[in-house]
Parts: sequence; structure tokens; C-alpha cells
Amino acid sequence: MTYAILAVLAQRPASGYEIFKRFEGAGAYLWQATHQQIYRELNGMEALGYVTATAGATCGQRPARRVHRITEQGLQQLADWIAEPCDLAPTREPLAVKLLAGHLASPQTISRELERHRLAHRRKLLALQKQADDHFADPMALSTQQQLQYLALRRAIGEETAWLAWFEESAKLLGIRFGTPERAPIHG
Amino acid sequence: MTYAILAVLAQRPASGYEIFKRFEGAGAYLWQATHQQIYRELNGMEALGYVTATAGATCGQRPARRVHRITEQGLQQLADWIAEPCDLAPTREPLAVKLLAGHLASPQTISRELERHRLAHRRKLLALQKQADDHFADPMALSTQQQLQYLALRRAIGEETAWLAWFEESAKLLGIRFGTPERAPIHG
DNA sequence: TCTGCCATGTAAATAGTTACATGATTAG
DNA sequence: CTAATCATGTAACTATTTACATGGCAGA
Repeated sequence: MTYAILAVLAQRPASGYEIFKRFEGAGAYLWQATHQQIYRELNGMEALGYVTATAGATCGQRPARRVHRITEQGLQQLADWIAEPCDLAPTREPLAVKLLAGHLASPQTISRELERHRLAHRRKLLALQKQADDHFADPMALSTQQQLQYLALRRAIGEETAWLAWFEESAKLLGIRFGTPERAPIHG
Repeated sequence: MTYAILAVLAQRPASGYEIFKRFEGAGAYLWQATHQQIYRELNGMEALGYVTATAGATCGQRPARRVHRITEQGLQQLADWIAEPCDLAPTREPLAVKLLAGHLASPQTISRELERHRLAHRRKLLALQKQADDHFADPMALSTQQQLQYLALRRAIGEETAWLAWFEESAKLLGIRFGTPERAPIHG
């Protein structure tokens, strides 16, 4: 978590709220987190000297937007973490758990839940593709830094595409017909 | 977590250790967890009446294998959870975070880490495919219950396949060559 | 003999969620 | 005038990891 925030701040300074927006909703593809956690983490990192906070002068009299900036120490910390090998993200698939014991529920219950998740994943894929279109229109003309960021996004797009393909497969095997009969968006 | 354990116990009674084995290592595709967490969770569920524990008579004098069995109440609890809509699993991608700030490290550092993860995902895919071969050799001849369990596994296989495709894409874009091990493991 | 697996746990620390709280601004 | 969004936080709770602890049994 710490490092996800530092990585965002390494791109540009941001307020807690901006980081939260990036970590939440359909477009999030790095690290989902609640605003409470982000604010707490930011304050902790400020105490450790990884970031500095400047009271950003805003228009009205809102709760004083605090813009956070990564320090040399924070950059160093982040670089160290990147260099040190990390584990794969632990697997946690509530939907797969539901399927494993799916015989305890009615087929309608299962297919309704599959449909809900399918729509959520489709929504997410569309949001991600929009980000790709907006920020990485021409993938062959990117700087090395942009290539890496593009690949991070491509990874999430690949993930969501795999989900949609799996929903198709599931529907076929279970003999379900999902609501909207459109094909899954093409990936690649 | 609770429900992942209950779902496994709904298939057949098991000891904490057996559940742990299922939730750990390359073949895990439901819910990764440490043994500490599983034992604690099992004891908690025993207190709540969702499972019963019987001291399984084992061969030697080992710490007395405790076999857990799901109760009617536990089944009801699990069925209720399956029926109630759940959120998508929150996104947490350390590798994507590393790429986002990848310019802070050397290209070799990045490509080494990509290669490590690629190998781990390949290992995982192989373990999953072995499970599919072992338990679901003929997907067209499965009971409804088995179909659902097969799909849970297929989901994980789809995930790992997407990872490997993404590593290919990354290698191409970054001009990295993977799969050239120093000591060629190509043999029978 | 040594390593690794079987088999269970306690205790402490860190990570993450949920509930509660406040108040300004903007768009319909 | 109402709802959503901007913007920040505290407190309590739940989930998860890490470190410590024990001891038998099997195979090289």
C-alpha cells in the first residue's frame, strides 16, 4: 500500500483525495483502497519523511487541500522496494468460492451472481480501455517510462478480458444466456 | 475467508492442515491463507457451531489430526453468503505498481523481476492444468456440481494464461528476451 | 544425522474495512 | 433545495502476516 501511494506520488504531487480517486472505482487497476486508509498512510509517511505536505491554497474555504510531494528519501525507499523481489499477489476469488459450493444455491442464484459480476467486469474493461485511449493513443511512440506505465494498464486490460472470456465459457457450459448478447470486446 | 473454508468443508471433511495445503502453493486458486489464520478461523467457527472437530485417530503419536466437518448451520450460513451479492475482489498488483515507477530502477532490475514473475505464473499454470487433467478429464461429462467446480478452476487457468500473454507483450514492447535460461532445462 | 514434511498452535504486529463526523461547493 | 462531489479526518473493528514454539516421522 505504502508503495502504491509512493509510486503515484513519484509521477506527480497529489492530494489524498486525488490518490483515493485513482485507487477507487472502475478505473482502478493498481491498488484499491479506502480514503481512510490513504489519509492515514499519508500522515504516517509524512512523519517518516517520505512525503511532505503543503497546504494547497484552494479557491473557497474547503478543508484545505493538502498536496503531498515525494521526498528524496521516499524515492529511495520506493526504488529499494522495486529492486527487491516480491511475491505474487495472493489469490482471493470470492466468485470461485461461490462456484465451488454453488450446488448449495439455486441455479438462478448462481447465474444472477455471474451476470452481476460479468457486467461489473465489462464496465471495468471499458473504463480501462478509455484510459488507454486517452493516455496511450500511439503505443509505438512512447518513452521508456511511458511504456512501463502503459504495460501496467495493459495488464489490467488483459485481466478483465480474461474475465469476460471466462464468463462466455461459463455461460456455454452451464447453458445460461446472459442479458446483453454482445460479444466480449477484442483484446490485442 | 470463513466462507472459503466452509466451501472446502462442504465438499468433504478435512483437517486444518489439509485446508492449508489447498490454500497454499502453486495449485491454490481460491483463497490463499497461512496456516495460523486457518487454525484460528476453524476454532472460531467451531465455537459458532459452523463446524465440528473430531480427533482423528492417526497412526503414530503426532499432534492429533483434528478433522473438521461442516454442520447444518454452517451449510446454511454458506448458502446465505452465496446468495447475497458480493463485490469484486479488490485489485492489488504489486508488479503493476513497480512498473508505474519502473524508471526509478535499472532496466535489468525490471526485466529480472518480470522474468521471476513470469516463471512463477508459468509454474502456477502448469499446476492448475494438472489439476484440470486429474479431476476434470472430460468436461462434457460432468455433473452440474462438477461443472461449477470445473469453472472455478478454469477461471484460475484463464487468469494465469492472461498473465503469460501479457509477459509476451511486455517482452516485445520492451525488447526483452525471456525464456533463455543459462542452464537449458530442455530434456525429457 | 540432517532435512523436510506432518500437524498444531500462541502472540504481536500490520493492513484494511466500516461506522461516524464535518462542512463547503456545484449541478440539476 | 437537494443530491452528488470535494476534502479531510477519528475510532473501532476485522483480517492477515510474521515471529515464535513444539514435537513426531520418513527418507537420503
